[in-house]
Amino acid sequence: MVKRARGSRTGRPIMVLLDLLGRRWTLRIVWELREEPRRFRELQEAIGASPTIINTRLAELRQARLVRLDEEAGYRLTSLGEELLRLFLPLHVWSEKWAKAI
Amino acid sequence: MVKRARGSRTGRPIMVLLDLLGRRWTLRIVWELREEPRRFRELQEAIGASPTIINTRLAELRQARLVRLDEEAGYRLTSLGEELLRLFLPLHVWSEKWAKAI
DNA sequence: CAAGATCGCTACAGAAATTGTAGTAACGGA
DNA sequence: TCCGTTACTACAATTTCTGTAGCGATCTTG
Repeated sequence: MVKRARGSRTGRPIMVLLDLLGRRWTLRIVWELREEPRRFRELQEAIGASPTIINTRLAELRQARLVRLDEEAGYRLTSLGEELLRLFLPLHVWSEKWAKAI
Repeated sequence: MVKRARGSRTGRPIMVLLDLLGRRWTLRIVWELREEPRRFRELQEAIGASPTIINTRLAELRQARLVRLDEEAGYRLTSLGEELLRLFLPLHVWSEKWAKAI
């Protein structure tokens, strides 16, 4: 079982998930892994956050079984992670529409 | 146009959106507004965060035209906000599956 | 009219999270 | 041996968030 998330007092899965995804850089990391595996330093450079926090978030994502480290290729989404990503992919198209509206 | 988001250096809509949604409590606030409008203090109590940060996030969400204040009823999603929420609703079901897997 | 309740919201000090920079240990190849 | 690459850690400075208290406006109740 995953560690009780910091903002989630109920333990209900949706709350745990929203808490995990609502931490800074978490969504962004998942997004960066959408197409191909990335090395730690590639992620760091692409995202522009400190290695400390990248590593912390990767650890959380690994514990949540959404990301794993493939020593050959780098960090990559697990099958669970890919399922989650598929739910998020429509955001890409929608964000364009949203950007025009604001 | 929305203020350049803190973690988004590119300005690409998807990055701006991911940055906005990736701030602590933002996703959770949208989630709490999924069914009906909520008063400021209702939100605060339901979420369990400080009024300072609730207010900051609400201001960001209002600026992004995802949330608005209806003086009669409280904070509610705009039509854009409802579109965004519809993209997120499958998370609820998926989170149950995910919780079983970890 | 006065007192109380409720509304959104702000002030502020202490605590926690994040940054930015530097560096470590392990491994592989020249 | 030396160099490059890997993931990752240490740590002080900075930024963000919390927890509590309270403000000013508005509405209701006595």
